[in-house]
Amino acid sequence: MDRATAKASQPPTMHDVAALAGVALATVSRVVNGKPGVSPAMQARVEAAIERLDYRRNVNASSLRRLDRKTATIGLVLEDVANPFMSALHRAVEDCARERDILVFAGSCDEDSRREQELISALRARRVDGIIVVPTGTDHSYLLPAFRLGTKMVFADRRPSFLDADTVTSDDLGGARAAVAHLGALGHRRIAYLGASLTIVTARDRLQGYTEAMQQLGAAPHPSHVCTGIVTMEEAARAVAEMLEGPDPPTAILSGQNYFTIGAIKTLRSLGLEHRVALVGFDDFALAELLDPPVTVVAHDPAELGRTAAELLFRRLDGYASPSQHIVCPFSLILRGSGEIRATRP
Amino acid sequence: MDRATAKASQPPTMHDVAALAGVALATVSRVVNGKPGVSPAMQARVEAAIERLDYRRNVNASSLRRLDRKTATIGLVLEDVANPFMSALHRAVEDCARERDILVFAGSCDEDSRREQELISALRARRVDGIIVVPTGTDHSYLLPAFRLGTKMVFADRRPSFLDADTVTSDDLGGARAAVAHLGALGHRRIAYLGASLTIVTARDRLQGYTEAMQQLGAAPHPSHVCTGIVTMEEAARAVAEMLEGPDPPTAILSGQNYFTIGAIKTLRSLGLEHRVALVGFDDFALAELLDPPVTVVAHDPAELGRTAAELLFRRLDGYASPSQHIVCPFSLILRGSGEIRATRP
DNA sequence: ATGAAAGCGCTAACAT
DNA sequence: ATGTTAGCGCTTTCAT
Repeated sequence: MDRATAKASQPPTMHDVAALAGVALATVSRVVNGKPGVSPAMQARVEAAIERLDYRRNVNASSLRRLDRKTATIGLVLEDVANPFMSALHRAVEDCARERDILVFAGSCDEDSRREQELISALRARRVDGIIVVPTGTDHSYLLPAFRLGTKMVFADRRPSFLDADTVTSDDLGGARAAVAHLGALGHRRIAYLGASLTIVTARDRLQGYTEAMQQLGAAPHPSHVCTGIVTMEEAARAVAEMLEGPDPPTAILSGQNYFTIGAIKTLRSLGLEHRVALVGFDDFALAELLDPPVTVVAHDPAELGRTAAELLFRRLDGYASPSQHIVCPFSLILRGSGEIRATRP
Repeated sequence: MDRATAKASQPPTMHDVAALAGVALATVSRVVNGKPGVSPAMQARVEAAIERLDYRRNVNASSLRRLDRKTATIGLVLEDVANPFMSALHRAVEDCARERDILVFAGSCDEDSRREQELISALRARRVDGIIVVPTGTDHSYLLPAFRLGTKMVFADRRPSFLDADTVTSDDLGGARAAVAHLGALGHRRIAYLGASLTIVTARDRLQGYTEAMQQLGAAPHPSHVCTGIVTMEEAARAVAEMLEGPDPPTAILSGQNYFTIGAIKTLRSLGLEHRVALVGFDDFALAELLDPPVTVVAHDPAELGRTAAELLFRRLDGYASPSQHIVCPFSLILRGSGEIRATRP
């Protein structure tokens, strides 16, 4: 009784195929890998055996022995696979990977840098060919050894800190500047900013763009109008409520993240101010154009980020060696209504 | 010059660690795997070497030799990783997997059954411990050999065809029945149904629930009110326009999928009918409560589907052997407004 | 408690 | 054109 029929709960090996076809192991390997030098008759016999056994080559064992050591596998480290922005990026990466028969490990960090380290460590242990990371935290120098040991990495959406590596990011600075300038042109000077923790580099960039553009408008931001360190939608909603019910309410709001924008909308509605206070949000979101008023946003294209990062990574895997590249994707200001509300007389 | 320093672009092996620590390979293996029978002094020496080399065990090589053959890896085959329903399911699976230090391969099929086969084949080639599948297509008997060869699979959200396997699904039949009964209680009899291709089992179930409940209402559906085979949001929007502009317009609409619901809303708005024609949608979606009118939905909890499927899969991986289980998760009808519009006099 | 050696499924180099 | 063999990084068994 041979392995193939005896242990029905173990996948067949190349050895089983060779035995069934009555050929040597190497011949099976040649057929499986499409290598030349196999007679049509042999090939047919081997293929029949493969078919009969439902044989599938063990890619892990194969990569162990192959010279290029490739596992045909990459890792994708996101903030959260269920965040629409992140999952759109994920899908773009998957589509690029599929063209090359590469499978994608995906994982979420929730802005927790320890989780990021664990995930990357687990990916390295599985010898992924490369990793695309949306980085969290304030120090990525811990990845230096990994780099030197040949792990290819590309950072997407955000730049890593204390590490020189390929990045594909959005123009956050420019986006914030453009949004503030747009509001300024409509007469707004009391413009509030809602931002995430300043440990996140995009949040810093957006705040800086906001600050610079406010200066340009000759409008020093009121201290109570700059709120950072927000994490949840609810916190954003509360922050907006405090500003609007305070002594010096803003006439416009720039929201630094899609969930914050929703929080702001909820508060504006509950105060009946959605048609009186202007709102521009960072990152586009589904149904933004179906709300009342439709929401004006600074949109970054997550699919473009993902595709560009994947292409860069694959070029690196193909041996492309050059100093780190830093690609910045453009933003677009989508005017839908909420951001075109004019300033009320103070 | 030893490997560890010579080839800076190759990850260190257990052999390198053993050499640096001056111990045998087996001792390093014992330390790495936390096996007993290693003196504290040895252990410290090995750990120091591991630290210095930034060594990470090659899980692929390890699983090759280990008796249980586990790769600590599972596959997740979705309709689309970027679909919010699917990505919520994905996240729940990831959270369960993380507790067990298992990594998740995720992939999208776009309702293409050939793509499903390719993906599952690629996952099997990487010897994943198990696969969670949101199945597509009308015949899954092709998976029988995989089953017999020991690949553990659990089907989520939909049942597979011609295959006896574990499933975790939603109560689509009951959900459709409840939605129609709800609309019927508000006086509606001319209720339209928008559904996906009947090759998708959930679409069949929903249609059947709709049909049964209509019968119960004593209201034979008008042929032009039953539209199936819809794929995109735009098609749904067009279908609704045709119904409403036709000779016998419906007074209420049951939409069989989240994107179709959005399409329906767009048409209703463009015709100014969003407060006159009732709408109930299958699957909840973000911002449904912020639209005007807020959208009533039959909600299934994707996270519950994902968690339940993952738990079932892991139990199978732990050796749990019993006939296939079929878990059905309950729905909830969330009344928000759009579904509570009363029937207009015909 | 530690080491030596066999072998997991496969590819690549070397035979024939 | 086909077969034989060594060895990828690791775990396990057996020996010490």
